[in-house]
Amino acid sequence: MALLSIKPRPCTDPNCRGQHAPAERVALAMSLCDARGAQLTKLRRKILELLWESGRPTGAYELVEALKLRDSRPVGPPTVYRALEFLISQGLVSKIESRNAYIPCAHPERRHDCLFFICSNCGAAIELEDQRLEGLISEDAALIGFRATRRVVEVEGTCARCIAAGAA
Amino acid sequence: MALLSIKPRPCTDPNCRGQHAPAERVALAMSLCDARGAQLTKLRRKILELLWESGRPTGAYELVEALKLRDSRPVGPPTVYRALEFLISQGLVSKIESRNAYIPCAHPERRHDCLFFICSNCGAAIELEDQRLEGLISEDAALIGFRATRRVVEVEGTCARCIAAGAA
DNA sequence: AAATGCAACGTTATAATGTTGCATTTAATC
DNA sequence: GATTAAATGCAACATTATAACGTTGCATTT
Repeated sequence: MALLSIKPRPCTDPNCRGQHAPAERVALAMSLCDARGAQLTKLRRKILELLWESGRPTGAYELVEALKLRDSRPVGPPTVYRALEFLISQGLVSKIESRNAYIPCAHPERRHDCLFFICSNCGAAIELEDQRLEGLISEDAALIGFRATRRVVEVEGTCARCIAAGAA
Repeated sequence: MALLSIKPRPCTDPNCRGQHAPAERVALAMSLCDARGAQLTKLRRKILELLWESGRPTGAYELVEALKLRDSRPVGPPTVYRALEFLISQGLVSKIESRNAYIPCAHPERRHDCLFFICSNCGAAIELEDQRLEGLISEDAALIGFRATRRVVEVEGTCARCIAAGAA
């Protein structure tokens, strides 16, 4: 496929802020799924592309609308939710629980739970990775004998850009 | 009021797991609101009581149902949501974002964001406080110039009791 | 090629969660 | 008691998510 001709480059920078070109990210997703024997179908890929292009956490129904505009063939909510479920299961997308919205994951090649900073002003979300945070949570879990399977860490506030632009 | 005759005792144990009697917690809530000039009305108090009695994160519509059974007068969703909004604003209740459910806060007398461990098996949530975690998040926020206003930390998994009971 | 199996996708309806706007009641203040 | 702000009641609505059932397309077997 054409998109596979773009060389996927796993990013190894733990301080990376996820500034990668959408096309590059989609290509990486394809190569990852290929390696795993998972099917990143046309629809799933399109949804992943839309998420990358959106640049902020996007609701499932926004995706339904976006697909209507983009394609002749409209899709229903269940279809979008199923695609999201797949993308999440592959670590390609995360759900922002505090917003009921979905965001592509900058580093699907690494197995990790992300830390999200979500701007109340502009709606943008910044993804970060912090091993120490995961360690601390594991420690607290151990303290109460809890076996953790998923970590949700979401911080709401104002992003640097909006602070600079004078947004309270 | 009768409930105020129960002496509220702010708990100062940072490792406390929140094992306090519901009545004691409600009494503390009343004294806190009183001191702040906030009105913990009958309805709001009843909802707080229901949350304490429930023992696990409880949905808004479950509260609507519970109030129907408990009282002659049924209340609608907006009423419950508004009461929850008040309780949250006073730090008496937290929303568990990953469940769309609400849980009373064990230590409303301290200003802090909580860390929740939610059991996928039994639905119980354990509230913890970890200053170090808040510190790390602040540090990461500073790194990207983000001004945080709210922290959501929710860990899904299996609680000690369910592990002991043989639940996978 | 016909039959079979299976994963993904489509369609309709509905459940679950949350909000708006306005009328009414309650309760704090004068 | 009159005034006024806050809280509550209520109907309709908006948003998010899933259930239930059916279809399509492709791979494998017969």
